[in-house]
This record gives sequence, C-alpha cells and structure tokens, in this order.
Amino acid sequence: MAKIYSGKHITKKEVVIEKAAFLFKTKGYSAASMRELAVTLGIEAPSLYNYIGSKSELLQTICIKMATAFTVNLDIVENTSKSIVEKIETIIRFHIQMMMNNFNEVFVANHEWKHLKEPLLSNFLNLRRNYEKRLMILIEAGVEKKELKNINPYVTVLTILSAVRGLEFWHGHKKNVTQQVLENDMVNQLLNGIIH
Amino acid sequence: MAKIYSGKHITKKEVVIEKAAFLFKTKGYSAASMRELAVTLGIEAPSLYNYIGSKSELLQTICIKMATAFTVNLDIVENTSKSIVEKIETIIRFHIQMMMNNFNEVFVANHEWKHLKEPLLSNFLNLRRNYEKRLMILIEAGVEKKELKNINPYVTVLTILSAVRGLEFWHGHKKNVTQQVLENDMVNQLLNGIIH
DNA sequence: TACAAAAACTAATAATCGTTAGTTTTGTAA
DNA sequence: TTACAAAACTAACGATTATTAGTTTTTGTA
Repeated sequence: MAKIYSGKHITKKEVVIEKAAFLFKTKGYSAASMRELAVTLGIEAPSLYNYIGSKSELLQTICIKMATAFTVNLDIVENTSKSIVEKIETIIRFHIQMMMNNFNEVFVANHEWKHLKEPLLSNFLNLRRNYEKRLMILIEAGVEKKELKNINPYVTVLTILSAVRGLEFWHGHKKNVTQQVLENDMVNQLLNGIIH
Repeated sequence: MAKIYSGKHITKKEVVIEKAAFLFKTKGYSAASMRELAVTLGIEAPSLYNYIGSKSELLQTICIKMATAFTVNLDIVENTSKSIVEKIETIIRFHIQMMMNNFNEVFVANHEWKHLKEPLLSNFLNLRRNYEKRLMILIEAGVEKKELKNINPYVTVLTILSAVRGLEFWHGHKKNVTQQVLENDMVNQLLNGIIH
C-alpha cells in the first residue's frame, strides 16, 4: 500500500480533495484538469480514480462540506442565550475565521458551485437559501427588540455575507493588516458604520 | 451584408460581446464554448471570427471596458467639491448602478479576470490595484478631517467593494427589495452601521 | 516467504475544444 | 445587371479533456 501522503490521521482521499480545492480555486473548476491535479500528487491521472469517483464528485464534496459547516455553526449560535447583536457578531467572526482556516474550500464553494450537477446543484442552493433565511429572521428579531435599526433584513444579510466573502482579496495582501485588526474593524464597520 | 442584429447604432461586434458577457457569466469563461456563443447569435462558430479575433479577446474587451468605466468615474468624483463622505456615497451608488445596468459585464470582470492572458492580466490587476489605492487615500483623508472614524482604510475599502459586489446575488431576488431601498439601505449600513 | 489487496502504471477511447482554410451565399452600390 | 466585399457556410485540424480497461508494481500481513 503505497501512501501518497501520511500525516495526522488524514486519509488519502482527503489529500486529493485538499489539493483539488487548491487547484479549483487557482484555475477554476472547468480549467483545472485531472492530469494537473495528479501532478500535484505525484501520480498519473488515472490513478486518481482509485480514490475518487469523478471530477465532479470532488466539487460536490467540497461544496456540501462547506455549506454544512456554516449551517452547523448557525445551529449552535441560535441555541445560545446571547443577544441578537452578539449572535450576529459571532456569526460574522465565524465566517472570517472559516475564510482564514479553510480558504481554498470556502473559495471553491463560493465561486464554483455553478458547475455542480443536478440534483446536487439544487441541494446546495437550498442549503444556502435556508441559511440566508435564518439570518434574515435573526435580523428581524433584532429590529423587533430595538437592538437594531429599522433596516431591511435582506439587504443587511446580503451586505454582511458579501463583505465577509470579500476577504478572499485580503488573502493576497496579508502584509497590510493583521487578522485581528481585520476581524475587529470589519465587524465594527458592519455593525457601527464608519461615519464619526 | 447580412446583419445578425440591427438596432440603436450598435455594431455587430458589440452584439457578440454582449452575448459573450451573458454566456461567460452564466457558464464561466472556460466552460463557455464558441459553438454555444454562435448558437445564441444564430450563426455557426467559425462565422464569429468575422467579427472577433479570438475567444480571449472577448474576455479582454469586457474586463478592460469595466475597469476603465470605474476609473473614469473615480476621476470625475475626485474632482468635485463634495465632502469625503459624499464622495464615498457617490462612488458606492455608482457601483450599485453599474451592477444594475451592466450586470453581465461587471460580473464577468469580477469573476473571470483570472483567465486573462499576459500581459493583459497584469494590466487589469494594475488598474484594479490603483483604483483600490485611490479609494484608500480618500478614506485616509476622511479620517484626517474627522469625517470618518479612525478605522483601517484597507479594511474599509475591502468591505465597501465586497458588499457592493455582492449585489450579484440580489439580481436573482429582485422581488424582495426595490432598487431604491436596496441602494439606500446598503449605503446606510456601510456608512452608519446597523446597531441602534 | 507467500499471498492478497491496494495503488500505481500504460494505452486507448470518444467527446469537445478553439481555430483555420477554402467556398458559397448574401447584400449593397455602381 | 454586374461587381465586389461582407458574412455566412462546410470540413477539418490538432490539442486536450475525463474516463475506462487491463496490467504491473508496491505494500502490509499472515
């Protein structure tokens, strides 16, 4: 049993997924070839099929894994006794941390989901829609309790998710700002604005 | 001279670019085929080359056109006598309007630029970097004049641009919110925050 | 050391890609 | 009506794609 990689209980299939995420992020799903993926693993392309079923299965795994991670976190946050504002802040910080620690996979889920095949495409979009809906309900509750201004919940969710998603650009400019400053300032701008 | 389309002084090449932008947005640059583009124009693929030089030329045209549009707008805003906050608001609103009126092309420039070939890739990235830098200088001036809080200019620019970019998701949910509400609420959240 | 399974390989498939060459059709202007 | 150019066509190219089949090598275990 030749191992292409060995370390910290990680299965070989997981290594393939990891490298695939990097490749899909870098070149885009369609432009990324199985031959190129194989090279990064030091094997020939057909050998990949000892670990995976198909190229699109790789994309599926990545996308569903990320969607599930965010959903699970939301489950947890919803069941805490924090204030609405604190809950929102917690969620924003989770997004930022996911962006830091699972950059490639988050990026792929954000950018390449459109290449998913049915029925997984619908599956993924449903997960995302439900997630957004639950965030909107949270915002609405905040408005009701006067914790938040009387703003449109949809626009608010859209703005928050988009801003956080934009951290993909920061990834190339880490020198400019530390992660702590970034996290705090972004949370601050989204919750408190920038005007003095 | 058979015309594939005729209307409002638009050249045939411009129609090709328009349809290409839609296709690149929908399927992604790599997954979009010239044969498919040709079908949307009612011609065969080789006939496209009567109007354009190559597939990648189409992407180039779209990306540079958008980058230039934003730069030109910034030139104009910088030379007005508005306050810093007003300038930022004007820029945000321009981004939102571009997202509305040139959705396909803005989307492509935002998502598919990585498939540009050198030296146009560097060219495009330079335009974008310069744009961001000028926005940062604007923010810094705002902090200096005490118009803005003492926030990190880089994070602020990142947050604003990302939030505005996220309007691509709104495009599929127009029913939920009118453009006016969206524009006002987003400007408001970015400048004033959401906390009461 | 022998055996079985895991994991690599080579060779080849059918499909699709952007693009070129060469030819025919179409439309306009003289 | 004739002539020319624009714009369409068909046929085909070489390259690349994901994937399969079949075979050999490697590896862990008995």
